[in-house]
Amino acid sequence: MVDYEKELNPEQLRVVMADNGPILVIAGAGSGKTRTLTYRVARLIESGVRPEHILLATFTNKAAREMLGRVEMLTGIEIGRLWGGTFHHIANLILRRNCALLGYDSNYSIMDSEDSRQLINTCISELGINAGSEKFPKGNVVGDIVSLSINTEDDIAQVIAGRYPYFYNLIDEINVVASRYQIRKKELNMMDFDDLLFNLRKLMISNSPVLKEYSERFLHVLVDEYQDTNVIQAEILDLLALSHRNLMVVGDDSQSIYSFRGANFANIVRFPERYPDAKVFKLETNYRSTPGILNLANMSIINNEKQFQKKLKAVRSGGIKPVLAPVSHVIQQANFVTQRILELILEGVPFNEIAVLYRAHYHSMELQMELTRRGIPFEIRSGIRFFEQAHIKDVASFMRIMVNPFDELAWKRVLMLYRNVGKVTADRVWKFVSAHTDPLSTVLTDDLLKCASKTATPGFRKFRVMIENLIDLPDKKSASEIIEIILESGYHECLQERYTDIESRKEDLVQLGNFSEKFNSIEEFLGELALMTNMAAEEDRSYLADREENRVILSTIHQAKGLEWATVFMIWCSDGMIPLARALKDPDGEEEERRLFYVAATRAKDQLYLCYPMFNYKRGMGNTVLSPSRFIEELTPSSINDADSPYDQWIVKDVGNSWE
DNA sequence: ATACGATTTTTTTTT
DNA sequence: AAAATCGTAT
Repeated sequence: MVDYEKELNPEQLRVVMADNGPILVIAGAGSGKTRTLTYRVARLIESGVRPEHILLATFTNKAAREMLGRVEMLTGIEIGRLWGGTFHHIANLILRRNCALLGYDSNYSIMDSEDSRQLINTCISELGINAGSEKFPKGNVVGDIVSLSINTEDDIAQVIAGRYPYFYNLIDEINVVASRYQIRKKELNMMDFDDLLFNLRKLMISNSPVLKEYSERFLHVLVDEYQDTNVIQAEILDLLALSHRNLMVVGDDSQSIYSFRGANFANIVRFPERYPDAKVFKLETNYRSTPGILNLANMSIINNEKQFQKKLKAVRSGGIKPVLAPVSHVIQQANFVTQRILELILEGVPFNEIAVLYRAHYHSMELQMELTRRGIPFEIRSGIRFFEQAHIKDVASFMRIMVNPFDELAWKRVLMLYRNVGKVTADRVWKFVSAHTDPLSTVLTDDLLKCASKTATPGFRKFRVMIENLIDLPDKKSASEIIEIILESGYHECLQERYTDIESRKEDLVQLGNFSEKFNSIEEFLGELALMTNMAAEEDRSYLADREENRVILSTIHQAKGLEWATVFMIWCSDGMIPLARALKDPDGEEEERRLFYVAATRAKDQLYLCYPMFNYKRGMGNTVLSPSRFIEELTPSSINDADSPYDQWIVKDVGNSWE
């Protein structure tokens, strides 16, 4: 049995031991939020609740895995049947079984953002909108508008008025594109990320047996990162917890950083209104950071008007003040961070206790070069996601047409891999094969060659070889074996033509195969592929290689949420970078950016370095002068008394150019 | 008309 | 680094 009183503080213990009913936990950064959630699940299971009657909704798959792993360790009870994962994951599980009620086939595919961007672009060109001289937004922009409209429940005109005023005169056309996109998705039997949530809610509202089944099933619904839920997610939770009303939500309004995705921290604020009998708990004791770091974070977040009043109390004492390090330019910034990392290593700090955080992917470019040059091992938790890389999607598309021969997007993708086959030819082939009941076998007929021009014929022959090798595979073949066959049947050649780093891409494909072994079938594997993030793959990779990863972490602030390191560097702390100039266009943008700054600062346990370049070279503009972030300026005390400052300012000497 | 390839531009954050 | 654009070759 777990000794809860010994392992938890009084604040946490109250939450873990609280009776049934709706519960709101306002949990400050570093207050042991995950620990509390984990122990509550453990307590529920120990008190006899069966795991399959518990639902744990988390923000990432990784968070779910970690929490469930810890619950198993604590209780020693197998909890395989416990429902845990992201909203999209849970929606997928329920929709696979019940989507026929909404007119979908149960083998629907999930589109990732690239898929939806391409489909929207197709809709735009099909509608012949580009003919006009007006510049029309690209597929990804229309996609963002549509997505925001669905997730905030504002109509498209409202979203455009608020966030994209320069498209105001195009509202009608955008609406036409949006509705065509919805129709095309349904025709293709595909759901994008938003459909998963939207359809799950629709299913439960419109179908009482389904609602009854799931809401009666879940005796307890627990939610992490509730401040980042949107309206639809909040309603889904209400529905899932409808019968038993044991809904426990945990979050921190100061860490709400996903409004661009429709997250609305009004959910957490209004929770007591929706559940008047809700018990409210606060976790305000911070175990993570030194008082100096907490002081800086608190002084920053206090500038936000829209927030819950809460005061984080430090448990720790001592430590050094956060450091502000102005540097002359980007190269010097990379030099400084690298130099400081080397010194920390000499002091005994392990690589994986050091992180460098930034606002946007491309902010880490120079640093990556410098770290590589000095031989410091690092891991990038951002940038292109593993499952979104071209070679992964290519191979997955071959598998998709085998599983679902009517997957239009997958057909077009694989066809265009061949030489002299472009959009038009691929479309012609798709029209030809999809007119038959068995599209795959039509590839083997000579009629197919009628779709090809002279130049494209060799490519068609190669494609036919590929399909010949894939078409009669026994069902028993594993994904790894199929990937092997795809490589041997011509894809290897294709890699050679296109890329210079073939070996590492082939390695990725082997890992993709390994990863797939965790699933019961290839269908299930492909169905979840779009919901995977690179972190799932990274984790899996290290697990399979069975080696302790010990590397410096480079991450966006968003991806750093919930994590902690002994030393954190925040780079590019200049105004325009954080807050990002673009983000300020939104009326609530500045406060959200300040919350990002707060999240980044509170990741640090012992040392925090804020770094910004004073000059930046921009093409066409020469050297521009950068100011420190307004979030740093506003921390600077009016008196020149150093003791009042929440940070120490360092003067970084120029150590010369790194290429000398 | 179609596909390719050189050139230019452009990057927020994520399921 | 990747995508979009534009001009050229087939």
